[in-house]
Amino acid sequence: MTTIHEVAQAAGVSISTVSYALSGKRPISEKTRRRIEEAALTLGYQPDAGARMLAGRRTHIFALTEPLRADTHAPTHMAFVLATAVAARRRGYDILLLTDEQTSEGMNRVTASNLVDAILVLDVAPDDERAAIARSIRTPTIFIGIPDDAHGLTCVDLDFDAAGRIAVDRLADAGHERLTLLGQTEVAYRKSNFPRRLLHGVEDRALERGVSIDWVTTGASATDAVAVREAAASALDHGHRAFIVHSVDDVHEALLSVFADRGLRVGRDVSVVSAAASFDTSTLSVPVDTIPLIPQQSCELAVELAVRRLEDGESTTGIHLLPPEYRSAGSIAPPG
Amino acid sequence: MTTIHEVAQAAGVSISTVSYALSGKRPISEKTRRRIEEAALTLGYQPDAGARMLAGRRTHIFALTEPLRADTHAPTHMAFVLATAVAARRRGYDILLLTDEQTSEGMNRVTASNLVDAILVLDVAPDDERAAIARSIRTPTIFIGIPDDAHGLTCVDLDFDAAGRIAVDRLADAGHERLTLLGQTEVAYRKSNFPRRLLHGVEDRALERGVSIDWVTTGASATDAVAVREAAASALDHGHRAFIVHSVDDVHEALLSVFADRGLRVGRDVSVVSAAASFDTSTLSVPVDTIPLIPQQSCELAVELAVRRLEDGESTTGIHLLPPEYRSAGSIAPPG
DNA sequence: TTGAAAGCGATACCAA
DNA sequence: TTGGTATCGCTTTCAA
Repeated sequence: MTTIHEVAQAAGVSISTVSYALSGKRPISEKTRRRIEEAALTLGYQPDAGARMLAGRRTHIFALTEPLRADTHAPTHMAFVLATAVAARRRGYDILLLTDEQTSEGMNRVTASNLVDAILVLDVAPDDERAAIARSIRTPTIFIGIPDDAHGLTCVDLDFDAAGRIAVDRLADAGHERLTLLGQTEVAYRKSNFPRRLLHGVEDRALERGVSIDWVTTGASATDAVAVREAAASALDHGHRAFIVHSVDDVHEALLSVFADRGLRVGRDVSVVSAAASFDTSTLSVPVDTIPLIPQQSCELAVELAVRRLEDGESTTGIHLLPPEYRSAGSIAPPG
Repeated sequence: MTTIHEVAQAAGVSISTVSYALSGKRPISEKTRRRIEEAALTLGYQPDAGARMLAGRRTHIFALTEPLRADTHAPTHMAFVLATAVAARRRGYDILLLTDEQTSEGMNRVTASNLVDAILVLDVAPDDERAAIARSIRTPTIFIGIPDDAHGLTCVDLDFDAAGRIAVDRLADAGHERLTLLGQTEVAYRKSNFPRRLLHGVEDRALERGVSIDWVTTGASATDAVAVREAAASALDHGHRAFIVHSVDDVHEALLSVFADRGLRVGRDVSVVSAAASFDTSTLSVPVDTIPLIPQQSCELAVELAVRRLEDGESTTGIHLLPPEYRSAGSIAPPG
């Protein structure tokens, strides 16, 4: 185990010079810095994590709390975890997992023991109990998602409201007056925050534009594809030709299969926009206009905020919304 | 931030007595111990993580490496991560995530910086590069899964070989002489280790019992359900009435739907065994005999081994196979 | 059964 | 531009 002393000795300097050279926290002459870096490299020096935490009161670890509920969409969730880990690592931070019951107990524990520099909160519920904890602890906490009461918190998320409005705008611009929103599962509208924000944006703008909205909740499992098909069929029978989909890939495919069955061509006979899909929509069997939910963006911003707060002392309190982006794929047509 | 000094003062003892009382590493009189525990509790004392790492040489953190490939089945993967985190936490350890490129770089880094006490390896590939790294570092490493060359490693896994043999036995016992194995995706047989072990067990025992095996690989996505249906239909047309399924829930349902379409009753007209399913098979539309793959079991054993190695100095090298368990649900019938 | 004190290996302050 | 060193909070040996 290489220590800072060995590096100092190899480079012929003091340990404080090594520390400063490696952290860049004070100017070091170019040639001694190079000697030190070389010594550190050849010796495979990595500062001892414990010593660094103790002396520097910085752990270079972020906690990630994720309450893995049964209805959590695993692929989406994994994408967020992965994106967070990658973003954190790029800034020199590791991710410590806090699951389930640990959420509240764990947040307090890692704070009390100075195990982490900041806490990132995933899968935020409207009445999330972690909001209160975040306010009560000194550890900087960043929410990826927005609870109903975000007072005093730092939150990051896609602007689902705006995404909903944009989707309506595009379809209304094309001349559609009756839209169908294939939404998430019913439970998602209670336990999650973003579905209702998208719904709100959709309803809001629909009212402004004078178009009607049919809101249909969907199932998440493959067996529910039947229900989606029925809902779509019914909408078509009622003359609806414009669809906003805010759901998992299976629901998209179920909808597209109904079109195919009826010989309806997307972008010609029917119009579809996929809003805030977290999966790769380019793998859909038919190209569909998309307002993508990019986990990387939210997670990177969250990490960025945590780092700014820690390293620059900047206050980050407030809600940070990422503007949605519209990706056209030719799936919108006039009502015909 | 409560320190050990404050606890010592509150309890009227020295800090070393507090340390020993809380760690239990040396006998403390009942009454002083109680005083100390009470003081620690009321003060909300949690030992400083950094100081503990530095002074002891134990971090109480496990690293978890997971190379999240594109073909990873997210729900299964999440179950393993969750099970590991829960098992670790129960023993007083936290989980640090090591993803992707970090796998090799990360394993070396956490070892060099003494960030973790042990490393748990998930999603093991046949030619896993982490095997070589595990051999080269001093940090105890436990594989959940078995690479082709497991020499010198500690591995934990379900005995897929035995699971395959049991499945064949049950069906052969019922009198079936022609079996169809609906397996995993093709890529899984190359990139993963366990599918081929199950296949091996099935083929092996089939040979011994003198029954024939048809091995069919499946897709994982919903769109591949069609292929599964065709394979099943073809098998039925050839007079096969016995199926072993080693795949995700969608494939199970696709198979069951073919039976339903033909009016074939599971456990009467056709026989089905689900082998090493990682999802909850009780949610299937029809009860099916199961040889479950229980992530909790593997993960708990892995954590248990790591702890034994760390705390008792016990050597754990070798392959630790969990015996499969057969759960009957009446889905096997004679060939009729 | 308990206490005193020597580290553990960094960081960062105070000097030079 | 660099060096010496107090310090972080705990674990553990050595004494009592």
